[in-house]
Amino acid sequence: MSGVETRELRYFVAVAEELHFGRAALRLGMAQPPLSRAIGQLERRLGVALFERSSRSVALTEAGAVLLREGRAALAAVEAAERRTRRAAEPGLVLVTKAGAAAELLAKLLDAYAAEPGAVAVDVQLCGPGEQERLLRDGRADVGLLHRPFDSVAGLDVEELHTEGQVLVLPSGHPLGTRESVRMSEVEGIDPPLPRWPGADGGYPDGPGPEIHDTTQLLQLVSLGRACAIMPEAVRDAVRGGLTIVPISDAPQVTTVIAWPPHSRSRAVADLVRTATRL
Amino acid sequence: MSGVETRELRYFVAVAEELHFGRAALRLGMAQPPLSRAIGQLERRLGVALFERSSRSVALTEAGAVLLREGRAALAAVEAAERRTRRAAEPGLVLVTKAGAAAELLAKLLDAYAAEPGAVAVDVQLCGPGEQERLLRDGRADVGLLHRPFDSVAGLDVEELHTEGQVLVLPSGHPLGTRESVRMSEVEGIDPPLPRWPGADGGYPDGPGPEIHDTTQLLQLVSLGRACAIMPEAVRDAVRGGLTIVPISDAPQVTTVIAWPPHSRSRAVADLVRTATRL
DNA sequence: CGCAGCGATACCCGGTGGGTATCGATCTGC
DNA sequence: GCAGATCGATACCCACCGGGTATCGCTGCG
Repeated sequence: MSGVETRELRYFVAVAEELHFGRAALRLGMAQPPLSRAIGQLERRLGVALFERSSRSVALTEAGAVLLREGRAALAAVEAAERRTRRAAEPGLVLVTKAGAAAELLAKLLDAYAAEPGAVAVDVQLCGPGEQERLLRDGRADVGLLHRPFDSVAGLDVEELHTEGQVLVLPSGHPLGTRESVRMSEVEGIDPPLPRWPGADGGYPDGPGPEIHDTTQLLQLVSLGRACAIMPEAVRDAVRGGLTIVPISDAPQVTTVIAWPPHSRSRAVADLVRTATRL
Repeated sequence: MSGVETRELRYFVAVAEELHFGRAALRLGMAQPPLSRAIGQLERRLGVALFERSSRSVALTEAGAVLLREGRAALAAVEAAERRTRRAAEPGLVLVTKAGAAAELLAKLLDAYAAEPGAVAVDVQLCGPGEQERLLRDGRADVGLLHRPFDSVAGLDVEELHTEGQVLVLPSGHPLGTRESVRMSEVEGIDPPLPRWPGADGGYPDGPGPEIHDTTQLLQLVSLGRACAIMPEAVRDAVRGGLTIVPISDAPQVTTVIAWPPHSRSRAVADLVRTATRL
């Protein structure tokens, strides 16, 4: 049996990403020769060629591509283990939610949980969409409020909290603002346009509409007449002035869920989840 | 900014499982002092106490329990990466399925895939229920035929192939054998009893009924009059003599799916999956 | 109270991870 | 077409650290 070390994986990932031993070594804060040697050892140990070197260029073999994918996942798992262990030692929970979303629910939850016997401090972390899942998976957060179907909950344990319809948020004076309700087909290509949210990779899709990363920013753009928005009904509470809200009759229902990493029901997380489901 | 090594995780898991430095060292094939030191280093690096040592006994702290769970997962991920990389280099696929199940479908699939251009060798591995998922997750298999809802497909990508009802398989001459169909409520507590399948941990639940680990074994026990069985309709084809089959009107539908580790659609796996969905 | 069990400490050694110097091959520009 | 630049591999060296042995210190037990 062999036993690949995480150091080797880190080296390999660096080279595979840079496709250049010199730059990879720089990034790793080491010299190039030991890096070459380490990769060579890894290849010998696995009995597999990971790179095709032509003394002018470096390319991944098929096996190398597999190890890049799998190795990143393995490193993430190791780092998650590390972080979760560190944080298990210090009291307190980290809860993540999208900035500006579910504010009402969150406030009620925190109040109710704080009143529970044995409640610990809850550190609320706001972040952009898509980021929560990452924080939960890599051990930086213990529990999160997500919104299906926008956030993927694959690989997380969840408990449903609340389901609601969606509304169209318009600048005041917009022609659709007088309508009782609208349909999704009427919203396509609306002017001003819908915003673009960042994808899982942090990049933005192409298209019209401003690039957005949180809800308050979006509402501000709407009130400036630069965007429209499709949002859960609960935004009614967050809306100040200068905005018009119209229900969308056929938008998919959005469900707020509380999610946590699988098999990690610590006492505190379990309490918080129970509190949430009883709200 | 630290970097836990897999070696350290292996050491930690050994000690956490044995709760005894001496035995753990023995299991790891090393002496006790360097093991003690390694654990100490790990604790210092994490800044967290993992064990409560009282010079007479060793116990996990809460953080230690977290690291045991997470560390096992991380080690599994590293080993999976290793195996998948090794196997990516050699051609051929490993397909797992429950022994004795889906024989018909499997034969058709293998034939059809072999006729595809660019088909590679497929190594079929039969194993007990629950084991397939493990083989898929830890990188020993590329693709599997599973049966929902019996097999958990969490964390795997799947494509549905076939859905069917379930039937009751009885020894010939059994009183229920003359019925057109039966209901689940009639099957509870049936005599001879239903068998017990091993759980995810390899252990068997309590209760009456023989302990079983594959389908052919089960059918044999039924024909000997020692058990009854609830199985997908497709067993009709596998049945020889001495058995009676009665449809169960209200049993949950069972779906045969083809499953593979997420993000691992190599050319060969993709071809096989496509072939399967076109059957 | 003395002994046995067990983890921690002290100390030593060899392997190996990392560094520098250099080679050899290939691409580039004059 | 040759000189220089670029880049990975090789050769060699050193220091650190992972692992070993000897021993200590604590503790529960007969």
